[in-house]
Amino acid sequence: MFETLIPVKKFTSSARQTHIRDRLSSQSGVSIAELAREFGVSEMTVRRDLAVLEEQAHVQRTHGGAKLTERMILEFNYRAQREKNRPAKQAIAAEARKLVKPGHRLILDTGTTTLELACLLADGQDITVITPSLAVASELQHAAGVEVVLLGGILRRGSPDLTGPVTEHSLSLFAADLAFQGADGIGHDGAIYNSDLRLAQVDRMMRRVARHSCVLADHSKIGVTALARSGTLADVDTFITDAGAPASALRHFARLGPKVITAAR
Amino acid sequence: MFETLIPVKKFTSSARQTHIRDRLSSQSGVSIAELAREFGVSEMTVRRDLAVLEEQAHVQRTHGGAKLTERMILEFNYRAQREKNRPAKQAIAAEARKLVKPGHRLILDTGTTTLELACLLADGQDITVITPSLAVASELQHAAGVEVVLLGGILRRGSPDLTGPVTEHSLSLFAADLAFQGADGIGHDGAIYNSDLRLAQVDRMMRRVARHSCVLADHSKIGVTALARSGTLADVDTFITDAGAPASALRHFARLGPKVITAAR
DNA sequence: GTGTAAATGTTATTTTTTGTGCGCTTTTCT
DNA sequence: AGAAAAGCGCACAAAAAATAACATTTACAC
Repeated sequence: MFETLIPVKKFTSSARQTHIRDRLSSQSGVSIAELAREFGVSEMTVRRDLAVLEEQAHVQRTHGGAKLTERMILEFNYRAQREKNRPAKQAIAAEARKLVKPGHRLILDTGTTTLELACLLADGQDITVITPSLAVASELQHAAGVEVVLLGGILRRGSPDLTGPVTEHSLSLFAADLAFQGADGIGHDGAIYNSDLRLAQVDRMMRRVARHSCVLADHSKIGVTALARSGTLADVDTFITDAGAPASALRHFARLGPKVITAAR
Repeated sequence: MFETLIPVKKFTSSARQTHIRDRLSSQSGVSIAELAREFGVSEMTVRRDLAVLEEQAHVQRTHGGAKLTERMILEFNYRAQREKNRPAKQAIAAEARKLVKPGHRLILDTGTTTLELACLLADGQDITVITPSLAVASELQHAAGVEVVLLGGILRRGSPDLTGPVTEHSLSLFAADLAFQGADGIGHDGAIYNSDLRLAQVDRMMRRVARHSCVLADHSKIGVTALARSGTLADVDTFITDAGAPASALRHFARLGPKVITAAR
């Protein structure tokens, strides 16, 4: 009660940090000015403390204070990845959206580009989305016109998606109109790369059960290789990328077979 | 009560935003004028706050105010549900935790009591958890010693869990040591009730594939019936409830076959 | 003590937030 | 339907806070 009046007590930085956490467990938010007064230190010091706590994901900083990191009941997010090249991904997703008609059964792969597509599908009519991605599922769980079928499987630690034999087996129970896949890299030769072997396996299966398959990849993925090759662009029907992709590569890809769509910036 | 007269307290923008949401969880709508007065800020500022909350899909703006989105209503309901009788549920979960040994393969049903158990399993060693619940999966997705297998299936709108033929089919691929189930009601005759038919069906399958089955239900569920009967306590091996349960009912349940455990308060 | 490194404070600069005026749209009242 | 009122949101200026760079103090080993 009187800390603000008698700031004699000396706190080490870690003592302050634990105190801030205690404070937040009983209070919904704290202000920097308040904490600085209470500890008898400068606001800069409090900011540094909060930066440490934020680093440890204990608190979330706000302007002028901090609050506990709020955990939603269902949180499967990738924040950092999702921001990278986001406008390009959104443009690609918008092109992909045009391919979807009411009544379609879709397969949506894991990935940030397909997640953008999921957002655009939220207002869809009578669409069924089959996916191994928990992020896609949670994005669409409240969409009125979309039925979400989640494939079973092993949850990869830290990645909100399912892989493994169960996923492949579940997938084999379905037949879809259209499969949308992301990729971690597209080789100059048109090879489709994935950074996870099990994901590559699931991707191959997706193309098998879908009548029409579509790969989405922004230009930064072109010329990049990764661990596992799930196939080549010759195996897919449509390839969508953004305006940053080199024209020569696109001409080459088109010769392999797929229809190549370039999303306007 | 006197916030409008003495707006001394300073709110950071995010504190205002959380406050607005909390307000909306108990009230169906708020007006901008009201909020501006309460916080001692201009209406423009409140509008900006609402714009942020709308961006996050937390509220839906109306003329002169805002209301919660359906999504957030569900989120708050879920939280409220989880808080109900929480100490009892945690005590029950703690008893259930004792049955789990390293190396076990578990099935965890949907429900708030089993969700509490999931929290306690986070520090487990070499445990496999098979579940149709996205909440359980979300809770355990970063647990180092736990492998999470999510069953496939149809995502029920508004409920973070999977049901349907695919779920049952996926389940049939497994064999588990121990299944933990919740219940929406336990009849005086020992019948196990569920409020959803498809869930009841999944529950029956769970008992079939697990060597040992365990039902968790706090005392408020005893004597309650619901839509679908998934079986009776005679079909399960262990029943765990809390100290609030009437001794006479427990004696009766024990006669049906299961080992009855009462968690200390 | 002295030297060194870590922690804290200070200041200038940049970024974010907030309030106000004003034209425009939506709602409400008659 | 038409007019008045209420609400909306843009643009700009002012205020508050965050950040980065630098100065100072403190802690601690030797």
